Amino acid sequence: MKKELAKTYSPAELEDRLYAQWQEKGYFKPAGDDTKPHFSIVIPPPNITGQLHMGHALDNTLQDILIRYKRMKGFPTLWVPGTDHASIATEAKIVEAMRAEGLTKDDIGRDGFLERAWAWKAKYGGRIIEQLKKLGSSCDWSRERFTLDEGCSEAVREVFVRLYEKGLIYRGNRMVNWCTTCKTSISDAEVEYEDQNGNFYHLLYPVKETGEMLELATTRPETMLGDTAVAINAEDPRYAHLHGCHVLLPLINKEIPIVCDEHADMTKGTGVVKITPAHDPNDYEVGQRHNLPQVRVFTYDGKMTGAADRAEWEDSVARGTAAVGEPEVLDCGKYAGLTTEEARKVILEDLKEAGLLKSVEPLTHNVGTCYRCHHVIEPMVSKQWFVKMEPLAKPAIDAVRSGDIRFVPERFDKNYFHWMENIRDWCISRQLWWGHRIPAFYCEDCGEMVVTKEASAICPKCGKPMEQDPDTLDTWFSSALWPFSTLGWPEDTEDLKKYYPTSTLVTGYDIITFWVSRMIFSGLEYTGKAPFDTVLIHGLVRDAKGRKMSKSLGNGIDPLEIIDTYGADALRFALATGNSPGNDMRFSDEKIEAARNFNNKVWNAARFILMNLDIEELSLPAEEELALEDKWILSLYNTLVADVTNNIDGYELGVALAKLYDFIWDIFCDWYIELVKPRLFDRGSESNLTAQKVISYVFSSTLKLLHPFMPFITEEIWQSLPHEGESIMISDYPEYNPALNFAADEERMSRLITAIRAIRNRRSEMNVPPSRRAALYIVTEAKDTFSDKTSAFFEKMASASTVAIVDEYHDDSAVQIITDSATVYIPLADMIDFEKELARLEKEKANTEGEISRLEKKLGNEGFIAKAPANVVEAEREKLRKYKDTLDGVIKAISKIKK
RNA sequence: GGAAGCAUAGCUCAGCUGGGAGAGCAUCUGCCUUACAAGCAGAGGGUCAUAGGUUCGAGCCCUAUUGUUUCCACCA
Repeated sequence: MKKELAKTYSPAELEDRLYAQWQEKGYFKPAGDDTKPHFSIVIPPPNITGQLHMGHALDNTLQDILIRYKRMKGFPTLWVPGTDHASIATEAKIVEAMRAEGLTKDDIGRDGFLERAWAWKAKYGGRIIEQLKKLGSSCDWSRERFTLDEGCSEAVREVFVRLYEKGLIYRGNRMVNWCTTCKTSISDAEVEYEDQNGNFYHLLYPVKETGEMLELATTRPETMLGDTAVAINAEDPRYAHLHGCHVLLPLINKEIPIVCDEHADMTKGTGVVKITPAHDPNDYEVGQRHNLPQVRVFTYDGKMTGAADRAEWEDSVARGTAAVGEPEVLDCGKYAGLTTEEARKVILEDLKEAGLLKSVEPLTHNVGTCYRCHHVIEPMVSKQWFVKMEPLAKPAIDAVRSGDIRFVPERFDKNYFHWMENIRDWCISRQLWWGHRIPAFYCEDCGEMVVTKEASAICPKCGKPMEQDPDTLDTWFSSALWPFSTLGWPEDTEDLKKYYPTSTLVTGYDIITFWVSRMIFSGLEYTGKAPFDTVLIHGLVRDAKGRKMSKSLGNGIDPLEIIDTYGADALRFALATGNSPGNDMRFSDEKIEAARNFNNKVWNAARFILMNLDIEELSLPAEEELALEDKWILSLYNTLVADVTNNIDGYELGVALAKLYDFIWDIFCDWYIELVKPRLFDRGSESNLTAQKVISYVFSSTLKLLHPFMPFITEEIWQSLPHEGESIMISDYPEYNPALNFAADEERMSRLITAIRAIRNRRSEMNVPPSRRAALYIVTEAKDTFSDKTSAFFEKMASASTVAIVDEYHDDSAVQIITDSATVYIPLADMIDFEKELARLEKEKANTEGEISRLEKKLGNEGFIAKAPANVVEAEREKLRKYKDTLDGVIKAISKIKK
């Protein structure tokens, strides 16, 4: 069992070995007491195209901490892993790869394309899973899922059909966000706005009835051919005479009406707005209000429409297959086939020539861009599928408001409410091939539509085979079902019964709207239950300068490189320590080095203990055998158990880890190990045995507390130490134990530590090297603290040659060190500068008097005595007592020197 | 335009429901003390953004201001 550990910690060798062991033993599968409530988490599924980045590393570290903690606590614990097909992102990558071969989607067709996509998934889908394993993630890999696997697809079809039958999914021509690069519609949530430089073009439209020129401004002159009205405000006195008049649309000389609409803002520009219902969301609304025709002038790949587009439209009108709300298509004539950008230039030239371009004014404005490709979004009227959101949003809002679901930190519920309360219908159809195909079928002959879970359909009217809708669903439509589709829904599986609803969802604030909110309303609608009770939100991992990590900046830090160099535990430590919910964090070399150093510290503590250990079993000595320092460390350890547990339960993982760090480094290593060294070196004695028992108990138990944060190093060490059971990860998590609470001994020990620190401090000030040992004379009333038993501490920790506890000490040339419980004399006459010594003592006296007067004032305040809690008042009194004791000592010291 | 976060040591950040500010790194001093120099011991360094208010008492609660970041909406 016992073995030599290397001098420095080298993670590379052991991490893969331990992970393989854990997996082989099946520790990642749920186990534990079935009568206890389960704890389950579904992973935010990473994209199959993705590589592990710092965001994943943070997200999964936090999840693994919670999972490992709960598992050790004995709850049946399940972490469901999986990946997301990420339709638009993956499809874009495949198209990109095909371009290198000179191929387009149309060249290889739908089936050929999907074949490639699945091959892509097979090649890259496993990569990120392997990377998650490197991090130490204790997911149950036997339950790994994929959003496009058969079960998840079944769930998608089930949901679609149910919602359709309930009237919550509909198909129609609506204004949508169209990405001309990805050639698909996207949802409102997928549009990102960014500032761009542009121009404000002031155009002149002649009024037919009066012949005057109506000035209006637009940022997008190329849409003008699709204008079907000009709007003014009914209240606007400047244009009162134009009510009911018309303008002649320049360049094509088409007559369009002047309408009165609230959308025209009198205070902005000239108060006149051109209305293009087919290409602007606001104009679309105006068009609906005034029953204006819609005229489409752009193709879906971002060009001006031409004769062929027009003919296609006319044909569909003639055949009667044009759906309600389908816009007319204009033949743009000389502009046809130009990109919208090119068309803008030409149209502006033509307007200028006609004297209808009054002025151009530069401005910056917010432009919607595609969140995937970052190209400008074109608002288009298009036939799409939508989810009616209002009825779904209501229960989702209630679930958070009532506390069934809690955001950590709470402030994110404001974002959530705002989004949910102002929600618009969700455009769910995408003109992509990689994804869940919409389960709707159309009859070519009669236009009949059937929505069914079946793979094919026969027209109920004419009995002919129907064509399935070519479009697929928004990726987030399947992600929304993730917490229950992964557990087997719509089947009523054992897993679903046991582990749904899940417990905590861990994710970044950047996808609350995309994902969290949609899981909430989906869970409520289809399972009748909130999909999780807590949403732990974390921030972004930024670079050392606080910038977002991005490919374009090239400032990304690769977590896998960090793992290779420093180990997964160091990475996890760096990410978890000091991290508080909802806040961004910076990642820097300093942080990872500090983490590495801590790993090494833990490692070396283990080495030391192992070198001095004979016992092979863990046990705790009886209380009467325990030395003062044993009781002290046990008591502090016990407090640590409570602190760490409480902080993890409160999702303050960063605080929990900081407490562990402080305890291990500053208390256990710097004090306890040093204090017990003499006993540990004294092999064979009773006291040695007790020390061995205590140090191994405390260390081994502390490793358990640390294990969720740093799984590898803790496992490796724990197995080298005396232990019960085969793995720390399935060992029992420590519990607070009232029997280990030794308050009085804690107090005694802290008095000794105060004295030792004071001595070190003085010696250091006087530049006395540690090699120069000196006799110590201690005058104290605390004889239960300063005694022959504790004298060794001063020899070991304070460079004492001999230690004597005396009633009085009269060598006036000794250094005096005064604490609230003792005065220590060190005869170091040759080292003392009495002038300096006196000055120092006077300063200390002044400081102490200052504190005393502050406390006396406070305690003399009737309001304080009357209103402050009793324990606070008592603590202040105790402080005052200590300062008074110190002051006595200082005054005596001064008078001695002055004598 | 609406909302939220942040502002604490030179840097990066903790500071839980109000009871006289902490850590890591950096700096300075001294140590090869046989677990660890990736270490040990010690030190310096803060009007807790500004101005008010509540309270016996404010880094923490309230109001306003400034700076900064983010989210949402809109800009014809």
